[in-house]
Amino acid sequence: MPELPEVEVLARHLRPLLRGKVVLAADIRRERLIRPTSVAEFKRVLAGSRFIDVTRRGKNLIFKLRTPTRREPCLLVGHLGMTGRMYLLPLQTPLPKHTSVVLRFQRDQFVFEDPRTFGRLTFETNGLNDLGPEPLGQEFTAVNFGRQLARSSQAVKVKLLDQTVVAGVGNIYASEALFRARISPSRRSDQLSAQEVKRLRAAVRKTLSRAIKFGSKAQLDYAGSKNGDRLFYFGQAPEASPVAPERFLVYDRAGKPCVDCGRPIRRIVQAARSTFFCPACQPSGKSV
DNA sequence: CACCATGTTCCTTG
DNA sequence: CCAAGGAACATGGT
Repeated sequence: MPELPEVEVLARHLRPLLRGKVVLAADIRRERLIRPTSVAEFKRVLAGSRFIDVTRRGKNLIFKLRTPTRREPCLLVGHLGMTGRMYLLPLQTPLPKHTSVVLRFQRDQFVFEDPRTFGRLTFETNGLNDLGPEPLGQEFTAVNFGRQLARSSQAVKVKLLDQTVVAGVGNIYASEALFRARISPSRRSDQLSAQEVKRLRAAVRKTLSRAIKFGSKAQLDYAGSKNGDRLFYFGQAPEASPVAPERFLVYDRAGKPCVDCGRPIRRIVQAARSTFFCPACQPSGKSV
């Protein structure tokens, strides 16, 4: 479930649940996820550590820990990859098939489940330095954004996925933001006008903040056996009321009518990923 | 069986 | 060294 809004909502969910808890034991079931840290090192640092806080940077979860051996808090970085989930379960509960890591506390346990194992859990924090500005933060200015976009001739949709340009936008919200900005995903990143850059910046912020608001209000069931929508997690999806009436404006809506003009939404492939847009509302202009 | 999937990283080519 | 494109990673859903 991993773009910025989902990770943000998850961080808010986990924060009060993890704060103050002490790790009694770490069970590493799939070593791939904790690379490049070694299993021994990983367990050694975690044993006896206490969770102080849970925050987010881009699509990363940041767990702040106080370890018995060190004075300074140490950071554990989690990434959900494509299919990662994190939640707490009562002790004794049977663990799901693709459980990758379990941290046992006195009264319950933290589970990191990840079928595709594209996720990560590591003490390596250097990667965070390469991330671009937080889209909802102060550093994400139109000037800064425009400067980044001007450095590339790639399609603007592809640049939105570049985590060094802005941190946290993924494949779904990239299409959503471009539709909201009325900019074609195929436009060359370095050919956007200053006005379009401003519009796109505003659209990115609006798209992400609305998704966070949506996820905050939804009834989520992180530990549920159902996949929900595989993005946020819904306790139940009552047939009567669709899970998310206007969840996405264009994403995964190929062939369906544009919410604005009624013409069919199109799907194209850019950098081997699907992009959805309305050809009428997002005219191509000078494109890649 | 075929194709698709929310993400990143590594390899190749220019 | 950089930019860009593509495959790879491992598994499940439709």
